[in-house]
Amino acid sequence: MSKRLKDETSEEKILEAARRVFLQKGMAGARMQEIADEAGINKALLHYYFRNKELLFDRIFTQAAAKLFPKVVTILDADLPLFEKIEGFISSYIDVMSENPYLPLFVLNEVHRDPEGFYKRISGELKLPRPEKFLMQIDQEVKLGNIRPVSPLQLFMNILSGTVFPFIAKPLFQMHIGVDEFQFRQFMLQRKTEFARFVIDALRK
Amino acid sequence: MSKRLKDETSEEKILEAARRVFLQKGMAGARMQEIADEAGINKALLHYYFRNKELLFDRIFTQAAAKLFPKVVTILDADLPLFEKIEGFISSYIDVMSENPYLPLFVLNEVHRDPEGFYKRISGELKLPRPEKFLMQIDQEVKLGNIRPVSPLQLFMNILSGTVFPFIAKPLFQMHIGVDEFQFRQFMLQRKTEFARFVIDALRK
DNA sequence: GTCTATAATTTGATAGAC
DNA sequence: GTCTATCAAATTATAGAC
Repeated sequence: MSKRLKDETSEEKILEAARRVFLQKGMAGARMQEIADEAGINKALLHYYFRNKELLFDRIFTQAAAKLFPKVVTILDADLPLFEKIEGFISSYIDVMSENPYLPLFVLNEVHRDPEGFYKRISGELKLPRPEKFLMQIDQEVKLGNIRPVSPLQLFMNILSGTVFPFIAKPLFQMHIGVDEFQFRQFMLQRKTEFARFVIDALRK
Repeated sequence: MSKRLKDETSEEKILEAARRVFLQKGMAGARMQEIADEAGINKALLHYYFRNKELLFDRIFTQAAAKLFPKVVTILDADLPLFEKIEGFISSYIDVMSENPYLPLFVLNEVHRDPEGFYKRISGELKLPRPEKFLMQIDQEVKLGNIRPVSPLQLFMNILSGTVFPFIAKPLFQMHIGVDEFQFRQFMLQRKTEFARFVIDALRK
Protein backbone atom coordinates (compact mmCIF):
# COMPACT_ATOMS: atom_id res chain seq x y z
CA MET A 1 0.00 0.00 0.00
CA SER A 2 1.51 3.30 -1.01
CA LYS A 3 -0.70 5.23 1.39
CA ARG A 4 -3.86 4.47 3.25
CA LEU A 5 -6.39 5.02 0.53
CA LYS A 6 -9.66 5.31 2.32
CA ASP A 7 -8.82 7.23 5.44
CA GLU A 8 -7.18 10.12 3.69
CA THR A 9 -8.71 13.47 4.39
CA SER A 10 -10.51 15.19 1.54
CA GLU A 11 -7.88 17.88 1.54
CA GLU A 12 -5.17 15.30 0.92
CA LYS A 13 -7.16 13.64 -1.83
CA ILE A 14 -7.67 16.99 -3.51
CA LEU A 15 -4.00 17.88 -3.32
CA GLU A 16 -2.96 14.58 -4.84
CA ALA A 17 -5.50 14.90 -7.62
CA ALA A 18 -4.52 18.49 -8.28
CA ARG A 19 -0.90 17.48 -8.47
CA ARG A 20 -1.62 14.85 -11.10
CA VAL A 21 -3.79 17.10 -13.22
CA PHE A 22 -1.78 20.32 -12.99
CA LEU A 23 1.52 18.57 -13.62
CA GLN A 24 0.21 17.00 -16.79
CA LYS A 25 -1.93 19.82 -18.18
CA GLY A 26 -0.50 22.98 -16.67
CA MET A 27 -2.47 25.87 -15.22
CA ALA A 28 -4.32 26.82 -18.40
CA GLY A 29 -5.07 23.27 -19.49
CA ALA A 30 -6.27 21.92 -16.14
CA ARG A 31 -9.97 21.77 -15.30
CA MET A 32 -11.39 22.03 -11.81
CA GLN A 33 -13.96 19.40 -12.77
CA GLU A 34 -11.23 16.93 -13.67
CA ILE A 35 -9.45 17.52 -10.39
CA ALA A 36 -12.70 16.94 -8.52
CA ASP A 37 -13.34 13.72 -10.43
CA GLU A 38 -9.81 12.47 -9.82
CA ALA A 39 -10.19 13.20 -6.12
CA GLY A 40 -13.57 11.50 -6.02
CA ILE A 41 -15.34 14.53 -4.63
CA ASN A 42 -17.17 17.42 -6.23
CA LYS A 43 -16.23 20.87 -7.41
CA ALA A 44 -17.82 22.74 -4.54
CA LEU A 45 -15.45 21.06 -2.14
CA LEU A 46 -12.46 22.24 -4.09
CA HIS A 47 -13.53 25.80 -3.50
CA TYR A 48 -14.36 25.08 0.08
CA TYR A 49 -10.78 24.02 0.74
CA PHE A 50 -8.81 26.23 -1.61
CA ARG A 51 -11.09 29.13 -2.53
CA ASN A 52 -10.14 29.26 -6.22
CA LYS A 53 -8.09 27.70 -8.97
CA GLU A 54 -5.16 30.04 -8.67
CA LEU A 55 -4.63 29.40 -4.97
CA LEU A 56 -4.81 25.67 -5.54
CA PHE A 57 -2.33 25.97 -8.36
CA ASP A 58 0.03 28.00 -6.21
CA ARG A 59 0.06 25.27 -3.61
CA ILE A 60 0.94 22.65 -6.17
CA PHE A 61 3.49 24.76 -7.92
CA THR A 62 5.38 25.79 -4.82
CA GLN A 63 5.48 22.21 -3.69
CA ALA A 64 6.72 21.11 -7.12
CA ALA A 65 9.42 23.74 -7.20
CA ALA A 66 10.50 22.72 -3.73
CA LYS A 67 10.89 19.17 -4.91
CA LEU A 68 12.78 20.12 -8.04
CA PHE A 69 15.21 22.69 -6.76
CA PRO A 70 16.77 22.75 -3.36
CA LYS A 71 17.14 19.16 -2.20
CA VAL A 72 19.59 17.88 -4.70
CA VAL A 73 21.08 21.05 -5.98
CA THR A 74 22.62 21.78 -2.60
CA ILE A 75 25.05 18.99 -3.38
CA LEU A 76 26.80 21.65 -5.39
CA ASP A 77 27.49 23.54 -2.18
CA ALA A 78 28.98 20.54 -0.44
CA ASP A 79 32.64 20.21 0.39
CA LEU A 80 33.60 17.56 -2.13
CA PRO A 81 36.09 17.09 -4.95
CA LEU A 82 34.73 18.35 -8.27
CA PHE A 83 34.36 14.98 -9.97
CA GLU A 84 32.56 13.42 -7.04
CA LYS A 85 30.27 16.37 -6.89
CA ILE A 86 29.42 16.03 -10.58
CA GLU A 87 28.76 12.33 -10.22
CA GLY A 88 26.59 12.86 -7.16
CA PHE A 89 24.59 15.64 -8.73
CA ILE A 90 23.79 13.76 -11.91
CA SER A 91 22.90 10.57 -10.12
CA SER A 92 20.68 12.10 -7.45
CA TYR A 93 18.95 14.45 -9.82
CA ILE A 94 18.11 11.66 -12.22
CA ASP A 95 16.67 9.78 -9.26
CA VAL A 96 14.44 12.68 -8.28
CA MET A 97 13.11 13.17 -11.77
CA SER A 98 12.64 9.48 -12.43
CA GLU A 99 10.10 9.54 -9.65
CA ASN A 100 8.55 12.79 -10.89
CA PRO A 101 8.99 12.84 -14.65
CA TYR A 102 6.55 15.70 -15.27
CA LEU A 103 8.28 18.00 -12.83
CA PRO A 104 10.83 19.76 -15.03
CA LEU A 105 8.54 20.63 -17.93
CA PHE A 106 5.85 21.78 -15.53
CA VAL A 107 8.12 24.10 -13.60
CA LEU A 108 9.93 25.44 -16.64
CA ASN A 109 6.62 26.25 -18.29
CA GLU A 110 5.55 28.30 -15.31
CA VAL A 111 8.85 30.15 -15.19
CA HIS A 112 8.44 30.86 -18.86
CA ARG A 113 4.85 32.08 -18.45
CA ASP A 114 5.70 34.57 -15.74
CA PRO A 115 9.40 34.83 -14.85
CA GLU A 116 9.37 37.49 -12.16
CA GLY A 117 6.08 36.27 -10.75
CA PHE A 118 7.70 32.90 -10.40
CA TYR A 119 10.66 34.37 -8.63
CA LYS A 120 8.63 36.38 -6.16
CA ARG A 121 6.36 33.50 -5.35
CA ILE A 122 9.02 31.00 -4.47
CA SER A 123 11.58 33.35 -2.96
CA GLY A 124 9.20 33.74 -0.06
CA GLU A 125 8.66 30.03 0.40
CA LEU A 126 12.07 28.58 -0.35
CA LYS A 127 15.50 29.86 -1.14
CA LEU A 128 16.84 28.78 -4.48
CA PRO A 129 20.32 27.33 -4.08
CA ARG A 130 22.90 29.48 -5.75
CA PRO A 131 25.57 27.99 -7.98
CA GLU A 132 28.33 30.48 -7.20
CA LYS A 133 30.33 28.16 -5.00
CA PHE A 134 30.26 25.44 -7.62
CA LEU A 135 31.28 27.89 -10.33
CA MET A 136 34.20 29.11 -8.24
CA GLN A 137 35.31 25.57 -7.61
CA ILE A 138 35.43 24.92 -11.34
CA ASP A 139 37.38 28.10 -11.84
CA GLN A 140 39.88 26.99 -9.21
CA GLU A 141 40.42 23.60 -10.79
CA VAL A 142 41.04 25.25 -14.14
CA LYS A 143 43.54 27.68 -12.64
CA LEU A 144 45.31 24.86 -10.83
CA GLY A 145 45.57 23.08 -14.15
CA ASN A 146 43.68 20.04 -12.88
CA ILE A 147 41.12 20.10 -15.67
CA ARG A 148 40.88 21.42 -19.18
CA PRO A 149 40.05 25.12 -19.46
CA VAL A 150 36.29 25.65 -19.52
CA SER A 151 33.88 28.44 -18.82
CA PRO A 152 32.32 27.50 -15.46
CA LEU A 153 28.88 28.63 -16.55
CA GLN A 154 29.09 26.65 -19.77
CA LEU A 155 30.11 23.55 -17.87
CA PHE A 156 27.28 24.00 -15.41
CA MET A 157 24.86 24.32 -18.31
CA ASN A 158 26.29 21.17 -19.89
CA ILE A 159 25.70 19.16 -16.74
CA LEU A 160 22.22 20.53 -16.15
CA SER A 161 21.20 20.03 -19.77
CA GLY A 162 22.28 16.44 -19.97
CA THR A 163 20.53 15.64 -16.73
CA VAL A 164 17.22 17.42 -17.13
CA PHE A 165 16.56 17.50 -20.85
CA PRO A 166 16.02 13.77 -21.34
CA PHE A 167 12.93 13.97 -19.14
CA ILE A 168 11.56 16.88 -21.13
CA ALA A 169 12.17 15.15 -24.44
CA LYS A 170 10.97 11.79 -23.15
CA PRO A 171 7.72 11.50 -25.15
CA LEU A 172 9.41 12.53 -28.36
CA PHE A 173 12.26 10.18 -27.66
CA GLN A 174 9.93 7.30 -26.93
CA MET A 175 7.81 7.93 -29.97
CA HIS A 176 10.56 8.59 -32.47
CA ILE A 177 13.22 6.14 -31.37
CA GLY A 178 10.60 3.61 -30.38
CA VAL A 179 11.38 2.85 -26.76
CA ASP A 180 8.83 1.91 -24.15
CA GLU A 181 8.56 2.90 -20.51
CA PHE A 182 10.86 0.16 -19.31
CA GLN A 183 13.53 0.88 -21.88
CA PHE A 184 13.48 4.53 -21.00
CA ARG A 185 14.07 3.70 -17.36
CA GLN A 186 17.01 1.52 -18.37
CA PHE A 187 18.34 4.31 -20.52
CA MET A 188 18.23 6.78 -17.65
CA LEU A 189 19.73 4.27 -15.27
CA GLN A 190 22.64 3.73 -17.62
CA ARG A 191 22.86 7.49 -18.01
CA LYS A 192 23.59 8.06 -14.35
CA THR A 193 27.05 6.63 -14.78
CA GLU A 194 27.61 7.12 -18.49
CA PHE A 195 26.82 10.82 -18.63
CA ALA A 196 28.93 11.50 -15.56
CA ARG A 197 31.81 9.68 -17.19
CA PHE A 198 31.25 11.68 -20.37
CA VAL A 199 31.54 14.97 -18.54
CA ILE A 200 34.59 13.89 -16.62
CA ASP A 201 36.27 12.61 -19.76
CA ALA A 202 35.73 16.01 -21.31
CA LEU A 203 37.42 17.70 -18.35
CA ARG A 204 40.29 15.35 -17.63
CA LYS A 205 43.44 16.06 -19.55
CA MET B 1 11.62 47.46 -42.62
CA SER B 2 11.33 43.82 -41.74
CA LYS B 3 8.25 43.41 -43.92
CA ARG B 4 5.81 45.76 -45.54
CA LEU B 5 3.55 46.46 -42.61
CA LYS B 6 0.51 47.99 -44.18
CA ASP B 7 0.02 46.02 -47.33
CA GLU B 8 0.04 42.61 -45.70
CA THR B 9 -3.07 40.60 -46.30
CA SER B 10 -5.29 39.97 -43.29
CA GLU B 11 -4.47 36.31 -43.51
CA GLU B 12 -0.78 37.02 -43.13
CA LYS B 13 -1.38 39.36 -40.22
CA ILE B 14 -3.46 36.71 -38.50
CA LEU B 15 -0.85 34.03 -38.99
CA GLU B 16 1.90 36.19 -37.57
CA ALA B 17 -0.21 37.15 -34.59
CA ALA B 18 -1.25 33.56 -34.00
CA ARG B 19 2.36 32.50 -34.14
CA ARG B 20 3.34 35.00 -31.47
CA VAL B 21 0.45 34.16 -29.16
CA PHE B 22 0.44 30.38 -29.55
CA LEU B 23 4.20 30.08 -29.19
CA GLN B 24 4.15 31.98 -25.94
CA LYS B 25 0.96 30.66 -24.38
CA GLY B 26 0.37 27.28 -25.96
CA MET B 27 -2.94 25.94 -27.24
CA ALA B 28 -4.77 25.99 -23.90
CA GLY B 29 -3.45 29.36 -22.77
CA ALA B 30 -3.97 31.25 -26.02
CA ARG B 31 -7.09 33.37 -26.56
CA MET B 32 -8.68 34.06 -29.90
CA GLN B 33 -9.38 37.60 -28.74
CA GLU B 34 -5.71 38.20 -28.07
CA ILE B 35 -4.74 36.91 -31.49
CA ALA B 36 -7.32 39.20 -33.08
CA ASP B 37 -6.00 42.18 -31.12
CA GLU B 38 -2.41 41.38 -32.03
CA ALA B 39 -3.39 41.13 -35.67
CA GLY B 40 -5.33 44.38 -35.50
CA ILE B 41 -8.55 42.81 -36.72
CA ASN B 42 -11.51 41.25 -34.95
CA LYS B 43 -12.45 37.78 -33.87
CA ALA B 44 -15.00 37.15 -36.59
CA LEU B 45 -12.30 37.45 -39.18
CA LEU B 46 -10.24 34.77 -37.50
CA HIS B 47 -13.07 32.34 -38.00
CA TYR B 48 -13.67 33.55 -41.49
CA TYR B 49 -10.14 32.60 -42.46
CA PHE B 50 -9.45 29.58 -40.27
CA ARG B 51 -12.86 28.30 -39.17
CA ASN B 52 -11.84 27.52 -35.58
CA LYS B 53 -9.09 27.63 -32.99
CA GLU B 54 -7.87 24.10 -33.54
CA LEU B 55 -7.35 24.52 -37.26
CA LEU B 56 -5.48 27.74 -36.68
CA PHE B 57 -3.33 26.07 -34.06
CA ASP B 58 -2.58 23.17 -36.39
CA ARG B 59 -1.30 25.57 -39.02
CA ILE B 60 1.02 27.22 -36.53
CA PHE B 61 2.17 24.00 -34.96
CA THR B 62 2.99 22.22 -38.20
CA GLN B 63 4.89 25.22 -39.37
CA ALA B 64 6.78 25.38 -36.07
CA ALA B 65 7.65 21.69 -36.15
CA ALA B 66 8.83 22.07 -39.73
CA LYS B 67 11.17 24.82 -38.62
CA LEU B 68 12.48 22.92 -35.62
CA PHE B 69 13.06 19.49 -37.05
CA PRO B 70 14.07 18.71 -40.55
CA LYS B 71 16.25 21.54 -41.80
CA VAL B 72 19.19 21.23 -39.54
CA VAL B 73 18.82 17.72 -38.29
CA THR B 74 19.47 16.37 -41.76
CA ILE B 75 23.06 17.38 -41.21
CA LEU B 76 23.25 14.15 -39.30
CA ASP B 77 22.58 12.25 -42.51
CA ALA B 78 25.30 14.04 -44.41
CA ASP B 79 28.49 12.37 -45.53
CA LEU B 80 30.92 14.04 -43.15
CA PRO B 81 33.46 13.05 -40.54
CA LEU B 82 31.91 12.63 -37.11
CA PHE B 83 33.52 15.63 -35.45
CA GLU B 84 32.63 17.99 -38.28
CA LYS B 85 29.09 16.73 -38.15
CA ILE B 86 28.83 17.39 -34.44
CA GLU B 87 30.24 20.89 -34.83
CA GLY B 88 27.90 21.63 -37.71
CA PHE B 89 24.85 20.35 -35.93
CA ILE B 90 25.43 22.29 -32.74
CA SER B 91 26.25 25.52 -34.52
CA SER B 92 23.35 25.46 -36.98
CA TYR B 93 20.82 24.35 -34.42
CA ILE B 94 21.79 27.11 -32.03
CA ASP B 95 21.36 29.53 -34.93
CA VAL B 96 17.85 28.29 -35.67
CA MET B 97 16.74 28.52 -32.07
CA SER B 98 18.36 31.86 -31.46
CA GLU B 99 15.97 33.24 -34.05
CA ASN B 100 13.03 31.30 -32.60
CA PRO B 101 13.65 30.94 -28.90
CA TYR B 102 10.12 29.81 -28.04
CA LEU B 103 10.17 26.99 -30.55
CA PRO B 104 11.53 24.07 -28.51
CA LEU B 105 9.36 24.48 -25.43
CA PHE B 106 6.29 25.02 -27.59
CA VAL B 107 6.82 21.90 -29.66
CA LEU B 108 7.85 19.71 -26.74
CA ASN B 109 4.76 20.76 -24.83
CA GLU B 110 2.55 19.68 -27.68
CA VAL B 111 4.33 16.36 -28.00
CA HIS B 112 3.86 15.89 -24.30
CA ARG B 113 0.17 16.77 -24.44
CA ASP B 114 -0.65 14.29 -27.18
CA PRO B 115 2.27 12.13 -28.34
CA GLU B 116 0.64 9.95 -30.96
CA GLY B 117 -1.59 12.77 -32.14
CA PHE B 118 1.55 14.77 -32.68
CA TYR B 119 3.14 12.00 -34.65
CA LYS B 120 0.17 11.45 -36.92
CA ARG B 121 -0.25 15.12 -37.61
CA ILE B 122 3.26 15.83 -38.71
CA SER B 123 4.07 12.53 -40.36
CA GLY B 124 1.63 13.54 -43.07
CA GLU B 125 3.13 16.96 -43.57
CA LEU B 126 6.83 16.36 -43.11
CA LYS B 127 9.07 13.40 -42.55
CA LEU B 128 11.01 13.51 -39.33
CA PRO B 129 14.68 12.87 -40.02
CA ARG B 130 15.82 9.62 -38.50
CA PRO B 131 19.03 9.41 -36.49
CA GLU B 132 19.96 5.85 -37.43
CA LYS B 133 22.72 6.78 -39.81
CA PHE B 134 24.31 9.07 -37.26
CA LEU B 135 24.06 6.39 -34.57
CA MET B 136 25.72 3.83 -36.83
CA GLN B 137 28.49 6.24 -37.64
CA ILE B 138 29.22 6.66 -33.94
CA ASP B 139 29.20 2.92 -33.51
CA GLN B 140 31.69 2.57 -36.35
CA GLU B 141 34.09 5.09 -34.89
CA VAL B 142 33.98 3.30 -31.57
CA LYS B 143 34.68 -0.05 -33.19
CA LEU B 144 37.53 1.43 -35.18
CA GLY B 145 38.94 2.73 -31.93
CA ASN B 146 38.89 6.31 -33.13
CA ILE B 147 36.90 7.58 -30.17
CA ARG B 148 36.25 6.51 -26.62
CA PRO B 149 33.60 3.83 -26.18
CA VAL B 150 30.15 5.42 -25.85
CA SER B 151 26.58 4.35 -26.30
CA PRO B 152 25.52 6.06 -29.53
CA LEU B 153 22.11 6.91 -28.18
CA GLN B 154 23.57 8.41 -25.02
CA LEU B 155 25.95 10.51 -27.06
CA PHE B 156 23.14 11.69 -29.29
CA MET B 157 21.16 12.66 -26.21
CA ASN B 158 24.16 14.52 -24.82
CA ILE B 159 24.50 16.60 -27.95
CA LEU B 160 20.80 17.33 -28.24
CA SER B 161 20.47 18.22 -24.58
CA GLY B 162 23.33 20.66 -24.54
CA THR B 163 22.03 22.35 -27.66
CA VAL B 164 18.31 22.60 -26.98
CA PHE B 165 18.00 22.81 -23.22
CA PRO B 166 19.59 26.25 -22.75
CA PHE B 167 16.71 27.77 -24.71
CA ILE B 168 14.15 26.01 -22.56
CA ALA B 169 15.83 27.07 -19.35
CA LYS B 170 16.50 30.56 -20.63
CA PRO B 171 14.08 32.52 -18.40
CA LEU B 172 15.20 30.67 -15.29
CA PHE B 173 18.80 31.13 -16.25
CA GLN B 174 18.33 34.85 -16.87
CA MET B 175 16.43 35.38 -13.66
CA HIS B 176 18.58 33.29 -11.38
CA ILE B 177 22.06 33.97 -12.72
CA GLY B 178 21.10 37.51 -13.58
CA VAL B 179 21.92 37.83 -17.26
CA ASP B 180 20.08 40.04 -19.69
CA GLU B 181 19.03 39.41 -23.28
CA PHE B 182 22.36 40.53 -24.70
CA GLN B 183 24.41 38.46 -22.32
CA PHE B 184 22.35 35.40 -23.11
CA ARG B 185 23.03 35.87 -26.81
CA GLN B 186 26.73 36.11 -26.07
CA PHE B 187 26.53 33.00 -23.95
CA MET B 188 24.89 31.03 -26.75
CA LEU B 189 27.32 32.41 -29.29
CA GLN B 190 30.23 31.26 -27.19
CA ARG B 191 28.44 27.97 -26.72
CA LYS B 192 28.49 27.18 -30.42
CA THR B 193 32.18 26.52 -30.27
CA GLU B 194 32.68 25.71 -26.60
CA PHE B 195 30.06 23.01 -26.33
CA ALA B 196 31.24 21.37 -29.54
CA ARG B 197 34.76 21.33 -28.16
CA PHE B 198 33.46 19.87 -24.91
CA VAL B 199 31.79 16.98 -26.69
CA ILE B 200 34.80 16.30 -28.87
CA ASP B 201 37.13 16.43 -25.86
CA ALA B 202 34.98 13.79 -24.21
CA LEU B 203 35.28 11.53 -27.25
CA ARG B 204 38.88 11.99 -28.24
CA LYS B 205 41.31 9.68 -26.54
C1' DG C 1 -17.80 18.84 5.60
C1' DT C 2 -20.18 17.54 1.67
C1' DC C 3 -23.59 17.73 -1.59
C1' DT C 4 -27.00 19.62 -5.53
C1' DA C 5 -28.31 23.30 -8.00
C1' DT C 6 -27.36 27.49 -10.03
C1' DA C 7 -25.14 31.86 -10.83
C1' DA C 8 -21.44 34.49 -13.13
C1' DT C 9 -17.82 34.82 -16.24
C1' DT C 10 -15.05 33.70 -19.87
C1' DT C 11 -14.42 32.24 -24.44
C1' DG C 12 -15.15 30.13 -28.91
C1' DA C 13 -18.20 30.57 -32.67
C1' DT C 14 -22.00 32.48 -35.74
C1' DA C 15 -25.59 35.77 -37.93
C1' DG C 16 -26.26 39.35 -40.59
C1' DA C 17 -25.37 44.28 -42.13
C1' DC C 18 -22.28 46.82 -45.01
C1' DG D 1 -13.68 40.90 -46.67
C1' DT D 2 -14.67 43.13 -42.57
C1' DC D 3 -17.37 44.67 -38.96
C1' DT D 4 -20.92 44.79 -34.75
C1' DA D 5 -23.84 42.32 -32.15
C1' DT D 6 -25.11 38.11 -30.23
C1' DC D 7 -25.31 33.22 -29.16
C1' DA D 8 -23.86 28.88 -27.21
C1' DA D 9 -20.85 26.21 -24.67
C1' DA D 10 -17.50 25.60 -21.34
C1' DT D 11 -15.68 26.69 -16.96
C1' DT D 12 -15.05 28.91 -12.59
C1' DA D 13 -17.33 30.09 -8.51
C1' DT D 14 -21.14 30.48 -5.03
C1' DA D 15 -25.72 29.66 -2.43
C1' DG D 16 -27.98 27.01 0.42
C1' DA D 17 -29.78 22.40 2.07
C1' DC D 18 -28.33 18.52 4.82
